[in-house]
Amino acid sequence: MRLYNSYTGRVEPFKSIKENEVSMYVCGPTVYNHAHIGNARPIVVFDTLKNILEACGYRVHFVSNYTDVDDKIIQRAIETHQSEEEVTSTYIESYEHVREALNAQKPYTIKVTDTMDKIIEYIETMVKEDVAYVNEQDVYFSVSSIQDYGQLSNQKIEDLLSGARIEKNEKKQNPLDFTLWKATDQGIKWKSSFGEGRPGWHTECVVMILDHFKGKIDIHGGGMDLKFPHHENEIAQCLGTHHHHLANYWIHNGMLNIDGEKMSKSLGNVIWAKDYIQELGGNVVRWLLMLAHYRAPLNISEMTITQAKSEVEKIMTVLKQARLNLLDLERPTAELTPLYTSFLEACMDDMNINLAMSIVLEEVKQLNQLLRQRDLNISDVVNHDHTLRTMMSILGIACPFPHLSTEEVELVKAWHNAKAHKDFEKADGFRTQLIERGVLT
RNA sequence: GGUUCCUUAGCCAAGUGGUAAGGCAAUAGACUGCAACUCUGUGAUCAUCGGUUCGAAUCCGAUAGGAACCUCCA
Repeated sequence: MRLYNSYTGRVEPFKSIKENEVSMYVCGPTVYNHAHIGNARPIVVFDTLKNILEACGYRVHFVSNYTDVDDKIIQRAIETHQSEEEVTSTYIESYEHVREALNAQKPYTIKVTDTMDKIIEYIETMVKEDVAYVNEQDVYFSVSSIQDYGQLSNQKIEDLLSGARIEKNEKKQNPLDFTLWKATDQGIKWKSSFGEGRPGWHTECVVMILDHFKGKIDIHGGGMDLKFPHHENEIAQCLGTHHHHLANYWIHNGMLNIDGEKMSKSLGNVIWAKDYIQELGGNVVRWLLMLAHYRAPLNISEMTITQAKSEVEKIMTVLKQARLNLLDLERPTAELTPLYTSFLEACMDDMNINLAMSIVLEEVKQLNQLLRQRDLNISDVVNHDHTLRTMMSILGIACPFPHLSTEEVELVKAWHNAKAHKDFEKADGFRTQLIERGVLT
């Protein structure tokens, strides 16, 4: 497996800390609203990465979080006259519906509210270690206390300082210092030795990772926009307390555009993931999200939606056709075809999913050609069918081997039979029934 | 202003020094009782200019255009 590491800026061979095991953490959503289609991209990217690693024989420990403490959540709670907990539970549920619809396996998830004791404890440790300081009731991380702040985003401290838009905050010793704890008078708050307040959002991920994995992890993922400052600050905190970079591989997915434009409320082009899923189905949405390399920007347009629909439909069709030829085999044993090797190699090359998809389509073509032959080689069909299904399971496209009832099997046979005897009226009747049952398209 | 990245046919894209995969859309055929499905054929010299090289989409430089981050954001 080779992966692009944002930290070094290079594609590197992947080597896990523990043999045959991978620890992976991905920054989860701030649950103040439904997931938009852009939020769905990391779900797909990192679920696919997990599938690929598993196909390579690794056991993957995948952890993610819900940020359920945030100003936007408090804002939302006030606006809708709900408690913060009511707001977050609604959107956590909504997010999980999206994840499920996209055929992504749920990672082990952690909520900030359930980790508060450890977060407070960790902030106290940072103060003790002198990498953070208290000013009145707020706590800040001191960027100058560690060496080489800005390594991940490759920013020099001077350049960051000269950036025009750094806001002035009198309480900070250095404008780049970031908030670890802030006293609040509004919304949900917790007690700590610094006073009542709530944590800044850069600390939670570090605490969850160190607490769950007890040390450095293999892969830390998230959106490109989290690279700075969020991930940079995670690294800074971990350097300050544990003297390592928290993760060996930093993986970032690219952003998403709609018709060439960035999604934003002001442009009015925000698309909720759930709406796309309802309209197109989870499989098509997932395929659509894989149409561009995970690090590249992905543009969604009418054309790309059409492409995704056509390709997914083509795959589903051939699998149904194959199924009709495997009537008497409920659970056929099968071997993978040589294309599988190419497929997996593409996946392992920094997730070259687009190349992998083209191999899928080649497999589809081969299976189609096979199915058109007069003398069907059943074991070939079984093997190609199995290979295609295996590829799809790695890509996270759901296509279960459909179970046909005895009745349905008889119907198919009757349909074939009627056609063979050129009794087309009867055959059409059977066909209609089979279409109604979803056996045929 | 700083950092990073991108530019391959109408669209999505593979390709990392040896004369451009695949798919979508379009179009022409074949198959078929009909329909659907499927299969086959048809298109680009790789933003522009210059350099390195026997040879470049692939390396270097410049130009043009575009994007992301530096601020909450996947």
